[in-house]
Amino acid sequence: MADNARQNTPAAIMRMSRLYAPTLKELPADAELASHKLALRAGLIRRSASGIYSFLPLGYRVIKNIERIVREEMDAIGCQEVLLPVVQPAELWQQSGRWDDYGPELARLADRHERMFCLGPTHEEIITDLVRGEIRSYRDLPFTLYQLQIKFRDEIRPRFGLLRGREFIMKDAYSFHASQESLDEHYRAQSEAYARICDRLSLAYRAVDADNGQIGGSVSTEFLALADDGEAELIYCRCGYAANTETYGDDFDRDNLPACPRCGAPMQIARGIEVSQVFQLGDKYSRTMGLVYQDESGADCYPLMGCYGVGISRSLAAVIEQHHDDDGIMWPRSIAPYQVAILMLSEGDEAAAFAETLATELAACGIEVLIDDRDERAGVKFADADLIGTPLQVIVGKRGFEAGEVELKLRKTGERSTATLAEAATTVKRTLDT
RNA sequence: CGGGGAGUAGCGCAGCUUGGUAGCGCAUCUGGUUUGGGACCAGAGGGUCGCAGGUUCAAAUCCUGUCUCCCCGACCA
Repeated sequence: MADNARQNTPAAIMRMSRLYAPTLKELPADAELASHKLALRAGLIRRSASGIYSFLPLGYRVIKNIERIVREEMDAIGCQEVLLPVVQPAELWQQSGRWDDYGPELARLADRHERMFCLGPTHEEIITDLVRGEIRSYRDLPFTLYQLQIKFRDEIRPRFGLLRGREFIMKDAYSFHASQESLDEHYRAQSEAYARICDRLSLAYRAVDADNGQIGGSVSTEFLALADDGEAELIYCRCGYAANTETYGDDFDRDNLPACPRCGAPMQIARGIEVSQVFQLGDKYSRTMGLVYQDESGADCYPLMGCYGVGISRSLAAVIEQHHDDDGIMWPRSIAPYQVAILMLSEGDEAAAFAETLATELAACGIEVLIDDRDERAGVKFADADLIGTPLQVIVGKRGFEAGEVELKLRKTGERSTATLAEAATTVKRTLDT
């Protein structure tokens, strides 16, 4: 599908000898969850303060790949990308009432003139302010704007690395409508896009009924990536019904779960990571902030709004939770930092020269190649390749070279195969396409 | 905010009870031997022991304060 677009233009080759990816042999003491440990060990991220992380080259490549998928899906349903400010004036938050409602999670600051601002935890106020200056007529509606942006929420207790940070990357989209039907239609389109995003990230997920919480509004659906260590708990049925147990409402007996409200079958419980959520906001923000348009009769009306968020950095962590083993990460090809790792097991001989040639040939086809040209023992290269988790490893050693072949290893299954030197490049390409 | 744990070399840790010249493994640097699953030998460099104050002839160690990080809880996406 669209991920093959990654192969259309020539890619640069990255050499492990020059890659800034400080891998850790020992387990970081501060980390508990697999995604946190591995993101640290594989050199994806480093902590700067509690809940605040830097992304290193490998981690940021994954982030950009997730963002690319999200952009493609947003653009495909007619959304337009913008970039809104991180630092937001207090007055807008006072207008919506959230300056007081949001509490200490809203990080506030004063500028040199002692004018108050906050670090955006979300952007309803900013977008509503932006739009109210521009739209006049029902003819201007509907439309949807989105951005990829860093959010800051001063969490009570940041934890689990990227899963609950204070600073995190999020895609947030805001839609504006003249009718409930129009909002419903776009809400559905967003939900479908979110399902496709989960699929393209190779996330096993469930869409569940959810609370609107701090954001406000009435209708909301969360997309939970299934994970035993997830913070959210869901109750679900094989018929497709699912709800966050927080919103399911009535207390229920965990040893004797209630019947599905939709089909009557027995339900089950699972845990998950909330990677994205869609909301119908109604006129909460347009009304409090005075966003109006004129309808066909010339009457002032409040647009109905929806907002739609994808936790980008959280999705990265969720993918690791679902795709790893004891040796490291097993990236799905759609977001892997590199698609192929060429393990050069010898130096300065024909085998090494062949590895270089193969890397060049693959890169020319647009395949992102990481070549391990370091002066390290084979074991170190195998271990790092497994840790970093490129989907395909090509092992080029003297042993195989003299027999006229290279070895291919799929990270996900551990499956190994060989290819002749002449067919190495085409075999790699074919393997990546399947 | 309540409860628990921890800050000693880049990373992971010991030392603290019973004060007396700062230690181990990994990593790094040099030389040599190795070379398909995190090599080996020899040598070297690297630390205001989180910070501040106190006790003492003497503090990583004892006392007080403070900052930071992690875990559990409440809360939240």
